[in-house]
Amino acid sequence: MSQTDTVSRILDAAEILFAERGFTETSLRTITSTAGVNLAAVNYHFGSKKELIQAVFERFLTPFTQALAVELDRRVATGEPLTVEDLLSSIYQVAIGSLVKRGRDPQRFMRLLGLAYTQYQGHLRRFIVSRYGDSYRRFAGLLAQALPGLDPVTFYWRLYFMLGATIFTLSSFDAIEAILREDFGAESSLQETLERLVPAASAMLKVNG
Amino acid sequence: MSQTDTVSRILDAAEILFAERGFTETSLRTITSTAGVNLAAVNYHFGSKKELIQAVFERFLTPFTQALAVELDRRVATGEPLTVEDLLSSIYQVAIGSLVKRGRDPQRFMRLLGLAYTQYQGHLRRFIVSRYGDSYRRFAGLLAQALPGLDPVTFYWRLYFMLGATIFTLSSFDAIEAILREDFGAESSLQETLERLVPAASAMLKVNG
DNA sequence: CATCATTTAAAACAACTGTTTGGTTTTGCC
DNA sequence: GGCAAAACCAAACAGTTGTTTTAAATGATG
Repeated sequence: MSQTDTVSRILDAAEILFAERGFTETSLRTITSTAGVNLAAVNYHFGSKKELIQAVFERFLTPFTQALAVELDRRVATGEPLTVEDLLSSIYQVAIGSLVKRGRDPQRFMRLLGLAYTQYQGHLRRFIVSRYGDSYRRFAGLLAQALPGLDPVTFYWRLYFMLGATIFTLSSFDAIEAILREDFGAESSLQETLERLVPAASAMLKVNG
Repeated sequence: MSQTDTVSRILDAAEILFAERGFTETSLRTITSTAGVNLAAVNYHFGSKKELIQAVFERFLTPFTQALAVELDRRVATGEPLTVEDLLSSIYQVAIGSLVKRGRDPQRFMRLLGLAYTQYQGHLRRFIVSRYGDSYRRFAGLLAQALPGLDPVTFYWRLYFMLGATIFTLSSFDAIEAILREDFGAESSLQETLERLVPAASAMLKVNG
Protein backbone atom coordinates (compact mmCIF):
# COMPACT_ATOMS: atom_id res chain seq x y z
CA MET A 1 0.00 0.00 0.00
CA SER A 2 1.51 3.30 -1.03
CA GLN A 3 1.88 6.10 1.46
CA THR A 4 -0.59 8.50 -0.14
CA ASP A 5 -3.07 5.67 -0.27
CA THR A 6 -2.83 5.00 3.45
CA VAL A 7 -3.03 8.69 4.29
CA SER A 8 -6.11 9.28 2.18
CA ARG A 9 -7.79 6.10 3.38
CA ILE A 10 -7.38 7.35 6.94
CA LEU A 11 -8.70 10.78 5.99
CA ASP A 12 -11.70 9.25 4.18
CA ALA A 13 -12.64 7.08 7.12
CA ALA A 14 -12.06 9.85 9.68
CA GLU A 15 -14.12 12.33 7.68
CA ILE A 16 -17.12 10.00 7.55
CA LEU A 17 -16.91 8.87 11.17
CA PHE A 18 -16.26 12.33 12.60
CA ALA A 19 -19.28 13.70 10.69
CA GLU A 20 -21.45 10.87 11.98
CA ARG A 21 -20.46 10.79 15.64
CA GLY A 22 -18.18 13.67 16.52
CA PHE A 23 -14.54 13.71 17.46
CA THR A 24 -14.30 12.26 20.95
CA GLU A 25 -16.95 9.69 20.11
CA THR A 26 -14.75 8.35 17.32
CA SER A 27 -11.73 6.33 18.43
CA LEU A 28 -8.56 5.90 16.44
CA ARG A 29 -9.19 2.16 16.45
CA THR A 30 -12.55 2.63 14.73
CA ILE A 31 -10.95 4.89 12.15
CA THR A 32 -8.02 2.60 11.39
CA SER A 33 -10.12 -0.56 11.26
CA THR A 34 -12.68 0.92 8.84
CA ALA A 35 -9.80 2.32 6.81
CA GLY A 36 -8.14 -1.10 6.83
CA VAL A 37 -4.82 0.21 8.11
CA ASN A 38 -2.76 -0.34 11.24
CA LEU A 39 -3.57 1.57 14.42
CA ALA A 40 -0.12 3.15 14.61
CA ALA A 41 -0.50 4.62 11.12
CA VAL A 42 -2.42 7.64 12.42
CA ASN A 43 0.28 8.70 14.83
CA TYR A 44 2.94 7.88 12.25
CA HIS A 45 1.46 9.97 9.44
CA PHE A 46 -0.32 12.72 11.33
CA GLY A 47 1.41 12.84 14.72
CA SER A 48 -1.69 12.89 16.89
CA LYS A 49 -5.46 12.71 16.79
CA LYS A 50 -5.69 16.50 17.02
CA GLU A 51 -3.57 16.88 13.92
CA LEU A 52 -5.67 14.28 12.12
CA ILE A 53 -8.79 16.32 12.89
CA GLN A 54 -7.12 19.45 11.50
CA ALA A 55 -6.00 17.53 8.39
CA VAL A 56 -9.58 16.45 7.73
CA PHE A 57 -10.71 20.07 7.78
CA GLU A 58 -7.76 21.27 5.75
CA ARG A 59 -8.50 18.80 2.97
CA PHE A 60 -11.91 20.27 2.25
CA LEU A 61 -11.59 23.86 3.44
CA THR A 62 -8.54 24.66 1.32
CA PRO A 63 -10.09 23.77 -2.06
CA PHE A 64 -13.35 25.38 -0.95
CA THR A 65 -11.79 28.71 -0.01
CA GLN A 66 -9.66 28.68 -3.17
CA ALA A 67 -12.70 28.08 -5.36
CA LEU A 68 -14.56 30.79 -3.46
CA ALA A 69 -11.74 33.26 -4.06
CA VAL A 70 -11.82 32.51 -7.79
CA GLU A 71 -15.58 32.93 -7.95
CA LEU A 72 -15.53 36.19 -5.98
CA ASP A 73 -12.71 37.53 -8.18
CA ARG A 74 -14.76 36.69 -11.25
CA ARG A 75 -17.86 38.41 -9.96
CA VAL A 76 -16.03 41.49 -8.69
CA ALA A 77 -14.20 41.80 -12.03
CA THR A 78 -17.47 42.28 -13.90
CA GLY A 79 -17.76 45.64 -12.20
CA GLU A 80 -21.44 45.14 -11.45
CA PRO A 81 -22.42 45.65 -7.83
CA LEU A 82 -22.93 42.35 -5.99
CA THR A 83 -26.29 41.79 -4.36
CA VAL A 84 -26.90 39.81 -1.20
CA GLU A 85 -28.56 37.10 -3.26
CA ASP A 86 -25.55 36.96 -5.60
CA LEU A 87 -23.16 36.45 -2.72
CA LEU A 88 -25.22 33.84 -0.94
CA SER A 89 -25.90 31.74 -4.01
CA SER A 90 -22.24 32.10 -4.97
CA ILE A 91 -20.96 30.69 -1.70
CA TYR A 92 -23.54 27.90 -1.68
CA GLN A 93 -22.81 26.86 -5.26
CA VAL A 94 -19.07 26.99 -4.68
CA ALA A 95 -19.49 24.85 -1.58
CA ILE A 96 -21.43 22.23 -3.46
CA GLY A 97 -19.40 22.48 -6.64
CA SER A 98 -15.97 22.26 -5.09
CA LEU A 99 -17.01 19.11 -3.27
CA VAL A 100 -19.19 17.30 -5.78
CA LYS A 101 -16.41 17.72 -8.30
CA ARG A 102 -14.22 15.62 -6.03
CA GLY A 103 -16.92 13.04 -5.52
CA ARG A 104 -17.48 14.05 -1.93
CA ASP A 105 -20.65 14.52 0.01
CA PRO A 106 -21.53 18.18 0.66
CA GLN A 107 -23.78 17.44 3.62
CA ARG A 108 -20.92 15.76 5.39
CA PHE A 109 -18.95 18.97 5.29
CA MET A 110 -21.79 20.93 6.69
CA ARG A 111 -21.92 18.48 9.55
CA LEU A 112 -18.19 18.91 10.07
CA LEU A 113 -18.53 22.68 9.97
CA GLY A 114 -21.28 22.44 12.55
CA LEU A 115 -19.06 20.30 14.73
CA ALA A 116 -16.22 22.76 14.42
CA TYR A 117 -18.50 25.40 15.88
CA THR A 118 -20.20 23.42 18.57
CA GLN A 119 -17.71 20.85 19.79
CA TYR A 120 -15.28 21.49 22.58
CA GLN A 121 -12.10 21.59 20.53
CA GLY A 122 -10.20 24.79 21.11
CA HIS A 123 -7.34 23.77 18.85
CA LEU A 124 -9.72 23.32 15.90
CA ARG A 125 -11.28 26.76 16.26
CA ARG A 126 -7.83 28.32 16.41
CA PHE A 127 -6.66 26.31 13.42
CA ILE A 128 -9.61 27.31 11.24
CA VAL A 129 -9.53 30.97 12.22
CA SER A 130 -5.81 31.30 11.61
CA ARG A 131 -5.93 29.40 8.32
CA TYR A 132 -9.18 30.60 6.77
CA GLY A 133 -9.98 33.82 8.60
CA ASP A 134 -9.02 35.91 5.56
CA SER A 135 -11.54 34.17 3.31
CA TYR A 136 -14.23 34.68 5.91
CA ARG A 137 -13.42 38.36 6.31
CA ARG A 138 -13.41 38.95 2.55
CA PHE A 139 -16.83 37.39 2.14
CA ALA A 140 -18.22 39.23 5.16
CA GLY A 141 -16.82 42.48 3.76
CA LEU A 142 -18.49 42.02 0.37
CA LEU A 143 -21.74 41.14 2.09
CA ALA A 144 -21.54 44.28 4.21
CA GLN A 145 -20.99 46.34 1.04
CA ALA A 146 -24.17 44.84 -0.39
CA LEU A 147 -26.04 46.10 2.67
CA PRO A 148 -25.22 49.81 2.82
CA GLY A 149 -26.63 51.77 5.71
CA LEU A 150 -26.80 48.81 8.05
CA ASP A 151 -24.95 49.48 11.25
CA PRO A 152 -22.00 47.11 11.80
CA VAL A 153 -23.20 45.47 15.00
CA THR A 154 -26.61 44.65 13.55
CA PHE A 155 -24.93 43.38 10.41
CA TYR A 156 -22.67 41.01 12.30
CA TRP A 157 -25.43 39.61 14.45
CA ARG A 158 -27.46 38.94 11.33
CA LEU A 159 -24.43 37.37 9.70
CA TYR A 160 -24.33 34.92 12.61
CA PHE A 161 -28.06 34.34 12.33
CA MET A 162 -27.47 33.46 8.67
CA LEU A 163 -24.53 31.21 9.45
CA GLY A 164 -26.59 29.46 12.10
CA ALA A 165 -29.53 28.88 9.77
CA THR A 166 -27.23 27.53 7.08
CA ILE A 167 -24.90 25.30 9.04
CA PHE A 168 -27.53 24.03 11.41
CA THR A 169 -30.05 23.19 8.72
CA LEU A 170 -27.68 21.68 6.22
CA SER A 171 -25.79 19.65 8.79
CA SER A 172 -29.09 18.01 9.71
CA PHE A 173 -30.29 17.95 6.11
CA ASP A 174 -30.81 14.19 5.93
CA ALA A 175 -32.82 14.08 9.15
CA ILE A 176 -35.01 17.06 8.26
CA GLU A 177 -35.57 15.82 4.73
CA ALA A 178 -36.67 12.44 6.07
CA ILE A 179 -39.22 14.07 8.40
CA LEU A 180 -40.71 16.24 5.66
CA ARG A 181 -40.82 13.33 3.24
CA GLU A 182 -42.72 11.28 5.78
CA ASP A 183 -45.15 14.05 6.72
CA PHE A 184 -45.81 15.53 3.29
CA GLY A 185 -44.48 12.97 0.85
CA ALA A 186 -42.42 15.72 -0.71
CA GLU A 187 -38.76 15.07 -1.45
CA SER A 188 -36.31 17.95 -1.15
CA SER A 189 -32.92 17.94 -2.80
CA LEU A 190 -29.98 19.83 -1.37
CA GLN A 191 -30.09 22.09 -4.40
CA GLU A 192 -33.75 22.93 -3.78
CA THR A 193 -33.09 23.58 -0.12
CA LEU A 194 -30.35 26.05 -0.99
CA GLU A 195 -32.78 27.75 -3.38
CA ARG A 196 -35.16 28.14 -0.45
CA LEU A 197 -32.36 29.35 1.79
CA VAL A 198 -31.09 32.13 -0.48
CA PRO A 199 -34.26 34.30 -0.44
CA ALA A 200 -35.01 33.49 3.20
CA ALA A 201 -31.53 34.39 4.43
CA SER A 202 -31.44 37.44 2.18
CA ALA A 203 -34.70 38.70 3.63
CA MET A 204 -33.29 38.25 7.10
CA LEU A 205 -30.16 40.23 6.26
CA LYS A 206 -31.99 43.04 4.46
CA VAL A 207 -35.02 43.74 6.65
CA ASN A 208 -35.29 47.20 8.22
CA GLY A 209 -35.56 47.62 11.97
CA MET B 1 -26.26 15.60 53.21
CA SER B 2 -29.88 15.05 52.32
CA GLN B 3 -30.93 13.12 49.25
CA THR B 4 -32.51 16.02 47.36
CA ASP B 5 -29.46 18.06 48.11
CA THR B 6 -27.13 15.46 46.62
CA VAL B 7 -29.35 15.00 43.58
CA SER B 8 -29.58 18.70 42.82
CA ARG B 9 -25.87 19.26 43.43
CA ILE B 10 -25.15 16.61 40.82
CA LEU B 11 -27.64 18.16 38.41
CA ASP B 12 -26.16 21.62 38.91
CA ALA B 13 -22.62 20.47 38.25
CA ALA B 14 -23.62 18.28 35.30
CA GLU B 15 -25.60 21.08 33.72
CA ILE B 16 -22.68 23.48 33.83
CA LEU B 17 -20.07 20.98 32.70
CA PHE B 18 -22.18 19.49 29.92
CA ALA B 19 -22.91 22.95 28.53
CA GLU B 20 -19.23 23.83 28.64
CA ARG B 21 -17.69 20.72 27.15
CA GLY B 22 -20.34 18.31 25.87
CA PHE B 23 -21.42 14.95 27.19
CA THR B 24 -18.63 12.53 26.33
CA GLU B 25 -16.04 15.14 27.18
CA THR B 26 -17.41 15.37 30.73
CA SER B 27 -16.61 12.42 33.00
CA LEU B 28 -18.66 11.36 35.97
CA ARG B 29 -15.60 11.91 38.13
CA THR B 30 -15.41 15.55 37.07
CA ILE B 31 -19.11 15.97 37.78
CA THR B 32 -19.05 14.34 41.21
CA SER B 33 -15.87 16.08 42.34
CA THR B 34 -17.15 19.56 41.40
CA ALA B 35 -20.48 18.67 43.02
CA GLY B 36 -18.63 17.51 46.14
CA VAL B 37 -20.34 14.13 46.21
CA ASN B 38 -19.20 10.57 45.85
CA LEU B 39 -18.63 9.03 42.45
CA ALA B 40 -21.12 6.22 43.03
CA ALA B 41 -23.89 8.72 43.79
CA VAL B 42 -24.61 9.27 40.11
CA ASN B 43 -25.28 5.61 39.40
CA TYR B 44 -27.15 5.28 42.68
CA HIS B 45 -29.50 8.21 42.12
CA PHE B 46 -29.83 8.27 38.34
CA GLY B 47 -28.93 4.74 37.27
CA SER B 48 -26.53 5.65 34.49
CA LYS B 49 -24.86 8.56 32.77
CA LYS B 50 -27.49 8.50 30.01
CA GLU B 51 -30.26 8.95 32.54
CA LEU B 52 -28.34 11.77 34.19
CA ILE B 53 -28.17 13.55 30.84
CA GLN B 54 -31.91 13.13 30.39
CA ALA B 55 -32.56 14.37 33.93
CA VAL B 56 -30.58 17.54 33.21
CA PHE B 57 -32.78 18.25 30.21
CA GLU B 58 -35.96 17.36 32.01
CA ARG B 59 -35.21 19.80 34.81
CA PHE B 60 -35.24 22.82 32.49
CA LEU B 61 -37.45 21.70 29.61
CA THR B 62 -40.42 20.80 31.80
CA PRO B 63 -40.81 24.23 33.45
CA PHE B 64 -40.06 25.89 30.13
CA THR B 65 -42.75 24.03 28.18
CA GLN B 66 -45.23 24.53 31.03
CA ALA B 67 -44.61 28.27 31.08
CA LEU B 68 -44.88 28.34 27.30
CA ALA B 69 -48.24 26.57 27.42
CA VAL B 70 -49.53 29.13 29.94
CA GLU B 71 -48.34 32.04 27.83
CA LEU B 72 -49.81 30.61 24.61
CA ASP B 73 -53.11 29.95 26.37
CA ARG B 74 -53.17 33.52 27.58
CA ARG B 75 -52.50 34.95 24.13
CA VAL B 76 -54.94 32.67 22.36
CA ALA B 77 -57.64 33.52 24.91
CA THR B 78 -57.53 37.22 23.96
CA GLY B 79 -59.08 36.24 20.65
CA GLU B 80 -56.75 38.51 18.69
CA PRO B 81 -54.89 36.82 15.86
CA LEU B 82 -51.29 36.04 16.76
CA THR B 83 -48.60 37.49 14.52
CA VAL B 84 -45.27 35.87 13.78
CA GLU B 85 -43.58 38.54 15.85
CA ASP B 86 -45.92 37.85 18.77
CA LEU B 87 -45.11 34.16 18.73
CA LEU B 88 -41.37 34.57 18.44
CA SER B 89 -41.08 37.15 21.16
CA SER B 90 -43.37 35.04 23.33
CA ILE B 91 -41.20 31.98 23.12
CA TYR B 92 -38.02 33.96 23.64
CA GLN B 93 -39.37 35.80 26.66
CA VAL B 94 -40.73 32.61 28.17
CA ALA B 95 -37.38 30.92 27.66
CA ILE B 96 -35.55 33.70 29.45
CA GLY B 97 -38.23 34.26 32.07
CA SER B 98 -38.73 30.68 33.12
CA LEU B 99 -35.01 30.35 33.70
CA VAL B 100 -34.00 33.67 35.18
CA LYS B 101 -36.78 33.26 37.70
CA ARG B 102 -35.00 30.15 38.95
CA GLY B 103 -31.66 31.88 39.04
CA ARG B 104 -30.35 29.92 36.12
CA ASP B 105 -28.35 31.01 33.13
CA PRO B 106 -30.40 31.16 29.90
CA GLN B 107 -27.37 30.90 27.63
CA ARG B 108 -26.45 27.62 29.23
CA PHE B 109 -29.74 26.14 28.14
CA MET B 110 -29.28 27.32 24.62
CA ARG B 111 -25.93 25.58 24.62
CA LEU B 112 -27.57 22.43 25.94
CA LEU B 113 -30.29 22.65 23.31
CA GLY B 114 -27.62 23.02 20.67
CA LEU B 115 -25.84 19.97 22.01
CA ALA B 116 -29.05 17.97 21.97
CA TYR B 117 -29.31 18.66 18.27
CA THR B 118 -25.71 18.23 17.25
CA GLN B 119 -24.22 15.61 19.53
CA TYR B 120 -24.32 11.93 18.82
CA GLN B 121 -26.80 10.90 21.50
CA GLY B 122 -29.69 9.03 19.99
CA HIS B 123 -31.31 8.37 23.35
CA LEU B 124 -31.47 12.11 24.09
CA ARG B 125 -33.19 12.96 20.81
CA ARG B 126 -35.76 10.24 21.41
CA PHE B 127 -36.27 11.36 25.00
CA ILE B 128 -36.87 14.99 24.04
CA VAL B 129 -39.15 14.20 21.11
CA SER B 130 -41.30 11.82 23.11
CA ARG B 131 -41.49 14.13 26.12
CA TYR B 132 -41.81 17.55 24.52
CA GLY B 133 -42.96 16.84 20.97
CA ASP B 134 -46.48 18.08 21.74
CA SER B 135 -45.25 21.52 22.85
CA TYR B 136 -43.18 21.78 19.72
CA ARG B 137 -46.09 20.85 17.47
CA ARG B 138 -48.43 23.31 19.14
CA PHE B 139 -46.03 26.18 18.68
CA ALA B 140 -45.30 25.18 15.07
CA GLY B 141 -49.04 24.97 14.39
CA LEU B 142 -49.70 28.47 15.72
CA LEU B 143 -46.78 29.81 13.70
CA ALA B 144 -48.16 28.17 10.56
CA GLN B 145 -51.54 29.82 11.23
CA ALA B 146 -49.80 33.18 11.39
CA LEU B 147 -48.39 32.53 7.92
CA PRO B 148 -51.43 31.75 5.80
CA GLY B 149 -50.86 30.86 2.20
CA LEU B 150 -47.37 29.51 2.76
CA ASP B 151 -47.04 25.98 1.48
CA PRO B 152 -46.22 23.47 4.24
CA VAL B 153 -42.88 22.28 2.93
CA THR B 154 -41.54 25.81 2.55
CA PHE B 155 -42.91 26.65 5.98
CA TYR B 156 -41.12 23.75 7.66
CA TRP B 157 -37.82 24.41 5.98
CA ARG B 158 -38.02 28.01 7.14
CA LEU B 159 -38.96 26.87 10.61
CA TYR B 160 -35.71 24.92 10.68
CA PHE B 161 -33.82 27.93 9.33
CA MET B 162 -35.27 29.91 12.22
CA LEU B 163 -34.44 27.23 14.78
CA GLY B 164 -30.90 27.06 13.42
CA ALA B 165 -30.40 30.80 13.60
CA THR B 166 -31.74 30.90 17.15
CA ILE B 167 -30.06 27.91 18.74
CA PHE B 168 -26.79 28.33 16.94
CA THR B 169 -26.45 32.03 17.71
CA LEU B 170 -27.60 31.92 21.30
CA SER B 171 -25.57 28.85 22.17
CA SER B 172 -22.47 30.75 21.09
CA PHE B 173 -23.74 34.02 22.51
CA ASP B 174 -20.79 34.61 24.83
CA ALA B 175 -18.22 33.97 22.11
CA ILE B 176 -19.97 36.14 19.51
CA GLU B 177 -20.57 38.92 22.00
CA ALA B 178 -16.90 38.93 22.94
CA ILE B 179 -15.86 39.26 19.30
CA LEU B 180 -18.22 42.14 18.62
CA ARG B 181 -17.23 43.88 21.82
CA GLU B 182 -13.57 43.69 20.84
CA ASP B 183 -14.14 44.81 17.23
CA PHE B 184 -16.71 47.56 17.82
CA GLY B 185 -16.60 48.25 21.54
CA ALA B 186 -20.34 47.67 21.61
CA GLU B 187 -21.77 45.47 24.30
CA SER B 188 -24.82 43.35 23.46
CA SER B 189 -27.11 41.92 26.09
CA LEU B 190 -29.04 38.73 25.55
CA GLN B 191 -32.24 40.79 25.65
CA GLU B 192 -30.99 43.09 22.89
CA THR B 193 -29.90 40.15 20.78
CA LEU B 194 -33.36 38.63 21.02
CA GLU B 195 -34.81 41.98 19.98
CA ARG B 196 -32.60 41.81 16.89
CA LEU B 197 -33.57 38.22 16.29
CA VAL B 198 -37.35 38.70 16.33
CA PRO B 199 -37.62 41.00 13.27
CA ALA B 200 -34.84 39.17 11.42
CA ALA B 201 -36.37 35.72 11.90
CA SER B 202 -39.85 37.08 11.18
CA ALA B 203 -38.67 38.55 7.88
CA MET B 204 -37.16 35.20 6.97
CA LEU B 205 -40.41 33.39 7.70
CA LYS B 206 -42.65 35.90 5.93
CA VAL B 207 -40.77 36.70 2.73
CA ASN B 208 -42.41 35.80 -0.57
CA GLY B 209 -40.67 33.54 -3.07
C1' DC C 1 -31.50 2.22 72.79
C1' DA C 2 -31.82 -1.07 69.10
C1' DT C 3 -33.14 -1.99 64.38
C1' DC C 4 -33.44 -1.48 59.75
C1' DA C 5 -33.35 0.64 55.23
C1' DT C 6 -31.11 4.42 53.14
C1' DT C 7 -27.05 6.81 51.78
C1' DT C 8 -22.08 7.46 51.44
C1' DA C 9 -17.43 5.98 50.94
C1' DA C 10 -13.36 3.68 48.94
C1' DA C 11 -11.77 0.32 46.12
C1' DA C 12 -11.79 -2.62 42.40
C1' DC C 13 -13.61 -3.92 37.87
C1' DA C 14 -13.25 -4.67 32.94
C1' DA C 15 -13.26 -2.14 28.89
C1' DC C 16 -11.50 1.44 26.23
C1' DT C 17 -8.59 5.58 25.21
C1' DG C 18 -4.35 7.86 22.58
C1' DT C 19 0.32 6.98 22.16
C1' DT C 20 4.91 4.59 21.99
C1' DT C 21 8.01 0.92 21.28
C1' DG C 22 10.83 -2.38 18.82
C1' DG C 23 11.14 -5.06 15.04
C1' DT C 24 9.94 -6.31 10.29
C1' DT C 25 8.87 -5.38 5.59
C1' DT C 26 8.79 -2.56 1.64
C1' DT C 27 10.46 1.12 -1.23
C1' DG C 28 13.48 4.12 -3.96
C1' DC C 29 18.15 4.99 -5.45
C1' DC C 30 23.14 4.47 -6.41
C1' DG D 1 22.33 -6.35 -5.69
C1' DG D 2 23.07 -3.68 -1.74
C1' DC D 3 21.61 -0.16 1.43
C1' DA D 4 19.52 3.46 3.75
C1' DA D 5 15.08 5.52 4.43
C1' DA D 6 10.37 5.17 4.70
C1' DA D 7 6.29 2.51 5.81
C1' DC D 8 4.08 -0.88 8.30
C1' DC D 9 2.80 -4.10 11.95
C1' DA D 10 1.77 -6.44 16.46
C1' DA D 11 2.26 -5.68 21.07
C1' DA D 12 2.50 -3.22 25.10
C1' DC D 13 2.00 1.17 27.75
C1' DA D 14 -0.11 4.19 31.04
C1' DG D 15 -4.15 6.55 31.84
C1' DT D 16 -9.22 7.21 31.80
C1' DT D 17 -13.84 5.70 31.25
C1' DG D 18 -18.67 4.06 33.32
C1' DT D 19 -20.12 0.83 36.47
C1' DT D 20 -20.24 -2.47 40.43
C1' DT D 21 -18.99 -4.26 44.81
C1' DT D 22 -18.17 -4.31 49.68
C1' DA D 23 -18.20 -2.10 53.89
C1' DA D 24 -19.03 1.81 56.86
C1' DA D 25 -21.86 5.60 58.30
C1' DT D 26 -26.24 7.83 58.79
C1' DG D 27 -30.94 8.66 60.15
C1' DA D 28 -35.54 7.67 61.03
C1' DT D 29 -38.68 4.50 63.63
C1' DG D 30 -40.16 1.19 67.06
